[in-house]
Amino acid sequence: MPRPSRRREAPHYPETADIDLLDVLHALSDPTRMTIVQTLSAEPERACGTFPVDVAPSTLSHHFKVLREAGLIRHREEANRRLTTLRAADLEERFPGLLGTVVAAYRGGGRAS
Amino acid sequence: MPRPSRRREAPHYPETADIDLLDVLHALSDPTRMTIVQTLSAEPERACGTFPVDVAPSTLSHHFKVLREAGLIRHREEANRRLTTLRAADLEERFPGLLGTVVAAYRGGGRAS
DNA sequence: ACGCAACTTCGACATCTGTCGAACATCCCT
DNA sequence: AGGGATGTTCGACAGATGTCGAAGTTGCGT
Repeated sequence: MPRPSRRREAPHYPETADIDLLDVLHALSDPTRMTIVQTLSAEPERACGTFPVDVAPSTLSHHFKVLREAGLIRHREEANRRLTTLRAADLEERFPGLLGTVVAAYRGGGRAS
Repeated sequence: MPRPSRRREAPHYPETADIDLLDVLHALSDPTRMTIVQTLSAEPERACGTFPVDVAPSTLSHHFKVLREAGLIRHREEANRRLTTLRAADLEERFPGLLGTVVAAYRGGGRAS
């Protein structure tokens, strides 16, 4: 019998206590994902399609998944779009100072000169 | 004419100003390399073969190369062994607070519970 | 109802990465 | 000189990763 199709699989997020540092560092080591996090650190919430990155929608979706599963972001449904937020408080609780330090390091010229 | 063979190719390290944040984060996102950095953060200097990791020598050598090229460590020749040191001061200059925060985060239970 | 907008899921594909064993290069010690 | 210790370099190889296009799902407007 045909199971009622859901919109999408409900994404599963790690609990704050289960956030793994190596996963976080790996998630942040990609330029596209770092840009997403940087943008989010300056703005509380943002729709998926509005980030200043230059990749195909499917690629972007993949990066969101990596960030979600690493515990860096959360998604909230609103109308027919998805709003992305940084799990800043959770990260601060789990790894005090980490996110701020990384964001500042990149903002201050993290790419090689 | 046979060029005088050197012991090894002199490894080239990035200048402090050229250290790339994404390279650093990527280098740190591997458990073996993170262990090396952790060990080094508690001890000033250490021979290559004495790190508490469980991989083949060739694999270890590969990880050292990644860490070197990311700007995280330096090697110093002594007798027939190589001493590894953390570029803590350089990193502090380039990305203030980063190394300390990451080391503390991992020490404090960075792996998922 | 129809079409459009916003994302995700699903292959496919090239590249990168971590791992190892074998072979090589140095240096010390006997 | 010979042998052992210490590391590096060189393939090889399986698995992960970033990227895309095509197709599918859901909700809003017209």
